[in-house]
Amino acid sequence: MADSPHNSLQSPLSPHLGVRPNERSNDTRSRILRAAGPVFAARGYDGATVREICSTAGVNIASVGYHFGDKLGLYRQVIHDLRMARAKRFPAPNTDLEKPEETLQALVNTLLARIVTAEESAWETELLMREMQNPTPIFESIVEDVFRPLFDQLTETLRLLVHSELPDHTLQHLAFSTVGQCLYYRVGAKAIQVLIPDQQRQMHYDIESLSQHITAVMLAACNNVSMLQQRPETSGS
Amino acid sequence: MADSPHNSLQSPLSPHLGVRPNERSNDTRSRILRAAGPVFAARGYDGATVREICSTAGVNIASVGYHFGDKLGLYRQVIHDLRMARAKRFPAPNTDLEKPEETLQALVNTLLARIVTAEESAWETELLMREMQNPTPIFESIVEDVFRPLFDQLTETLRLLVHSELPDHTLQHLAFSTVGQCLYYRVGAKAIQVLIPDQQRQMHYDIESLSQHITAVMLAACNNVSMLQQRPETSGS
DNA sequence: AGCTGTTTAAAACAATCGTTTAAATTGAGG
DNA sequence: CCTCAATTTAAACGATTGTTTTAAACAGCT
Repeated sequence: MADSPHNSLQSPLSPHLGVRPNERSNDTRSRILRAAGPVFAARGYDGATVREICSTAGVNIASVGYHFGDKLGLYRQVIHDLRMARAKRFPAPNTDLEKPEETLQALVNTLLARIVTAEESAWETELLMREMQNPTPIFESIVEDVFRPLFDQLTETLRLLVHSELPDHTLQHLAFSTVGQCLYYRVGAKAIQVLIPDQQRQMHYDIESLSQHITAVMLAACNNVSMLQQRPETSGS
Repeated sequence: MADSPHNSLQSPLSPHLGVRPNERSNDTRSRILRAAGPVFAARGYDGATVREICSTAGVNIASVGYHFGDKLGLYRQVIHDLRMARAKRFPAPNTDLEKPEETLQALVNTLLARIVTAEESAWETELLMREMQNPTPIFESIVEDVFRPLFDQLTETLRLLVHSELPDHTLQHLAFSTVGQCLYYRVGAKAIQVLIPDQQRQMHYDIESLSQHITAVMLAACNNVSMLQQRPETSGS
């Protein structure tokens, strides 16, 4: 009997083989992984079919069972590889600058670049978005590894920007305001496509313009901290 | 032969029957409609099964084919009823006030109330969110009827708030910033649940606090319009 | 070559989907 | 009671899903 080789999560970089790691390997396993990402992103985990993945990969249907155990095993590996690739492609900007304004600008830029990129790797963001709405068992670890670091960095940067002391939850609200504005250009993309005419959209909705706008909004909010303080309910008592 | 009675979209209010319209009718058609909404919201259009809908409704599987033609016909009717119900429950605040600050506050409040409500009708928002990520053929009409009016009202309110003249696209960006901040507390809700401890979340993440914060951010941005102007690229030419 | 463990191929599996069919039931009018 | 149309029922249909099975092809070794 041939044991299946799907022990655990495995890096796609075969460290000691002759083929250069950056070169796209062409064995069955790699071809499945390359095909699975976009299909999972386009159809969702449930909607994606093993048959379509294997068809676009040009391999047999039984291969996914052999290499990854089952559909969920393949999905786990796709997410695993995705996180590795993202960490290398979008390194978090360092925060040790003395100019928090520039750190904020860089963070917003990174966030938007990750989110609204129309590159070949657009399926990665689509997949993460689907995880947020339809969490699979992997969701929590994704949040801790991907979202938490950026969220913490954002909160600390904002703490430097407001010159007075603010309670933690207000800084968190500010961080969510920043993330929310960025994320909307992905979440609401299909709605924006209906609301804003094509021509206008192509002129003013590039990453550069959007990140500049969002940064300006947040800087304005930070400079007016007085408005952010909860006004105590002025009830008659 | 018994012709199927699924001519076109039909209002759930039977205008001339003895039963009071507000009273929940108990015929097969109504029971299917009441059961379908939450199921569609929880599983998505594709994920929802006619069998589960009919099972929770306590009716036969063939009933949906008889009363609505097919699954999509049922979905259309669910969306139709949803829009009617929302229009009555969340009337858009009137904008003829002379105090645009209060209009903005009211708009944000309405938006957040629609979005993060945990009421019995939470499935309605869930369904609209799913339409934004996985649009069905009905999506465009939803945007025009539901999103466009609120978006226009928001843009005009912001135009009154910035005291100088700004180009249209900047006002649109401001409107999207507002909507984006609100929407994030739904889109990112599952992520927030992981990022923020339960206790802190229950204290500072009610509709009141959030809408006050978002309104403050946007007012600060409007009062600092100078930062919103695109700084022309200071290239040498 | 010949053997052995690994990988792929094609087909079949049971389960579940949306939809359809044909008979049973209901209820009102004659 | 009979008739007839509207509605509900139970069963089945064909299609598609994830997964498994069985045999064939391949690669590495002595």
